[in-house]
Amino acid sequence: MADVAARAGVSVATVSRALSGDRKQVSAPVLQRIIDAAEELEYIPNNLARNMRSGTTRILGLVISDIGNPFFTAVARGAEDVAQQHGYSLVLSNTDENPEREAASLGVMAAERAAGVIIATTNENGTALSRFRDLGMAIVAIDRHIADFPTDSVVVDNESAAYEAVTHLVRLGHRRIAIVGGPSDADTARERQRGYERALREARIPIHPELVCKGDFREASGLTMTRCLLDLPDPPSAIFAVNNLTTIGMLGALRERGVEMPSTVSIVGFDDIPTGELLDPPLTVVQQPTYRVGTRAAKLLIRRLHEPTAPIQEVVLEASLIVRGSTGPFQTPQEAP
Amino acid sequence: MADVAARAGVSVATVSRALSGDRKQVSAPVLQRIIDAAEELEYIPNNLARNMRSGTTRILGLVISDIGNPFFTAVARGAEDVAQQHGYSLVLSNTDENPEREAASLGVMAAERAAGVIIATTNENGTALSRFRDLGMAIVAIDRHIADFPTDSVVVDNESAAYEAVTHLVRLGHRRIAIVGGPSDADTARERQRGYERALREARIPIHPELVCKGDFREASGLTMTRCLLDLPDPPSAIFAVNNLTTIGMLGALRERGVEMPSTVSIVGFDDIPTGELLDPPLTVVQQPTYRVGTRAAKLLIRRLHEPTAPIQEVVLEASLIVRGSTGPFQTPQEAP
DNA sequence: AGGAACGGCGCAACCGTTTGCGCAGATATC
DNA sequence: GATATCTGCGCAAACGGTTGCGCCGTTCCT
Repeated sequence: MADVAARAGVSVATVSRALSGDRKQVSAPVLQRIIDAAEELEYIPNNLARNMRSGTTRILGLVISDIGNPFFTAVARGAEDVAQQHGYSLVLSNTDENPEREAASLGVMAAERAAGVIIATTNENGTALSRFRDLGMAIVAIDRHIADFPTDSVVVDNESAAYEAVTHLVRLGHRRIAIVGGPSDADTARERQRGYERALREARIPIHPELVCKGDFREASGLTMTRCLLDLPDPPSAIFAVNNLTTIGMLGALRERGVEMPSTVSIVGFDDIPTGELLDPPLTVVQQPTYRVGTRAAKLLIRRLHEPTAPIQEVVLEASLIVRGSTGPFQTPQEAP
Repeated sequence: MADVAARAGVSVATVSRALSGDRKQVSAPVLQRIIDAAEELEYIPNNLARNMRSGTTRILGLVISDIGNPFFTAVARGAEDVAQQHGYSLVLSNTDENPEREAASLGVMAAERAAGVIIATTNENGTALSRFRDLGMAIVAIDRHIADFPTDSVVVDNESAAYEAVTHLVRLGHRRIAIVGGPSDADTARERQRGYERALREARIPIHPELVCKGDFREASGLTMTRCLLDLPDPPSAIFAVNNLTTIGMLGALRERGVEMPSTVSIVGFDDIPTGELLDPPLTVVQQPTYRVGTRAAKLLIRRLHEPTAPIQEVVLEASLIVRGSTGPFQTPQEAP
C-alpha cells in the first residue's frame, strides 16, 4: 500500500480511504490516480492486516462430521454459495463425530478469528461450544440442536417427515413395519423414531420391540440391523431406515439375502442418496432440503453478524416423501413367488 | 497476551516465546507460570496477528468446480484430513467451471494470504493463475495440468485406465464400442479418448466417427449423447462413458429406453459413483483413487511450503478397472431376447 | 580471582491496514 | 472583510503478536 501511495503521491491513509474507506473523503482526481496506481502495481490488499485492525474476519467455519456424507456435501455447497455471494470464505472441518476433533476444530476457528461457524454438533461437549459463544463467535446449529443453550438453527421437521413415511407404509397395508434407527443421543434419531411411533399409534398398530433397532447412522449398522430383522421368525414386510448411510447398508443386506423389493419387503429411507432413482427398484425416500439447509444456515449466520442482538431464530424446513418403486402394497408371504 | 504476561509477571515477549517461540529460551518455572496463566485466562492466540508478522497463514485453498461432484468430495475429504494433521485449515471454493469465478476465488485466496492452493483449473485463465504464482503462492494442480506453466501436480493416468477399460470390452467380443466423451479442451477428456483409440487400434478395430461423441462432462450431455447412439441404425454393443456424471446421464437414457445391461449393451464408466455396486446390474467402472488424489495434493503442497525450491513434482496415480455386472460377453442382436 | 561464555529475560521495532484528530485552504455566511 | 463551515488530506496511534538485540546474572575456564 505504501508503494501505491508513493506512486500516487499521497499518504497511505488516503489510499486506504480511497480503496476501502469513505470514498467521499477523497477528491475525484486523487481517487483516480490511486486507482490507476493500484492497478499498475497489481496491488492486492492484505486481509490479514485489515482483519487484525477490525478484529474480525470474513471467514465462516463449517464444522461437520464428514463431507463425504451426501447430506453434508449438499449443505456445504449451499453454504459456500451464499458465503461467496456475500464476500465470505468457507473453511471446512471434518470431525467424524469425534468430540475431541470437534473441540479442536472450534479452537482453530477461534484462533483464526472466524466471524462465525455453522456446526452439526456431536453434542458431547456443550462446554467447548459455549466457550466459543462467550468469545463472541456467532454460531448456527444445523441438523441437530445444541444441547445446552439456544442458538440460531436450521433443522428439518424430522418427526413429521418420519410420520409421513411410515403412514405411507401403513396405507399400503403393512402392519409389521420395522425401523432401522440411529443413536438415541442424536435428537434427529429420536425425532424420527417418534414420528414412526406416532404413525403406528394412530393406525392402532402395536409397537413390537423386536422391530425397533438402534444403530449409529453408519452403513455397517444398517447392514447388521437388517440382517437381524430378516432372521426374525416373523420378519417385517416393510422397513423404515432413518438415514442415508443406514439405507445403503440395508440395501446391501437385502441384496446379499436375495430379498426382493417391494414384493417381499417395502423400503423407505430417510434422506435421499445420490443415485436413488437409478436403483432397481428406484428408492422411495424422505427427501431433505439439504442444499437449502446450507443456504439458510449461511444466511442466518451472516444476518447475525450484522445484527448481533437480533432475536434467536429457529428455522424448521419441511422434508418431503418421494414415492418411487421400493414401496408397494402388502402381500402375504404366500402370495410372494 | 498482555493479560497473560501481567498475570505471570513477565513480559509479552516471554509469553510469546513460551507459547510458540523457542521454548528453550524460557526457564521451566516461568514456562509453567505462563502456561497456567494462559489456561486460567482461557487465552486463545490470535492467528491474524501471528500471521501478519510472518506474512503467511496456515490456510490452504481448495478451488474446484463443484464439491457436489463425488470426485471432488473425496478429494476434499483427503485434502482436509492431511491439512488438519499438519495444522492447516482448508478453505473451499466452488467455481462451476466458470473462469471468472475461478479468478475471483484466486483473488480471495491471495487477499486472505493463503499459504497455497490446490486447484482443478478450467485452464481458461493461465494469466490469472500465473499472477498468483508470481505472488509467491504455492500451487498444486489436480486432475488436470495447468496449461501455461509447470507446477506440482497430481493426476491420474487417464490414458492407461481408459485403454484398460476399452480393452476389457474388446476381450468380451465387442467391436462396435462407443465413447461418450468430454469436452476436447479438457486434457482429461482427451487422454481418455486417446486410451479408447489406442485400445481399438491395437485390436485392429476401425474407429467409427459416429460412435465417438463429445459432451461437457455433465449429466445432461450423457443423457442426450446416449439417446443419439441408441437411435443409430446400427447401435453400439458397448459404451464407454468418460466421467461419473456422464455415466449417470447414460444410465437414465438406457432406463428410459428399456435397454438391458449387459445383454443388449455393455457399460463401463470412468470414475466410480457412490452407489455403483448397488445398481442393477452393478456398474463396471474405472475407479480413480480420489481420496488419495486429495491427500497427495495436500502433502505436496505442504512439502513445497517447507521447501520452496524443491524440484517440481508430478505425481501420477493409477486408476483401476472394477469389473462388476454391467459388462458381459458380446451377443448378436438375434441372440438377445 | 578475573574474564569469557552462556542462559534467561525485557525492550522496542515491525508486519499492513484503519481511523480519530488536526491542519490548511476553499467556500459560505453575515 | 472577518468569521464560521466544510472539504481534502496527512500524522500517528492503534490492532496483537514475533524477534533481533542487548542487558544482567550465573557458571565455567585458566
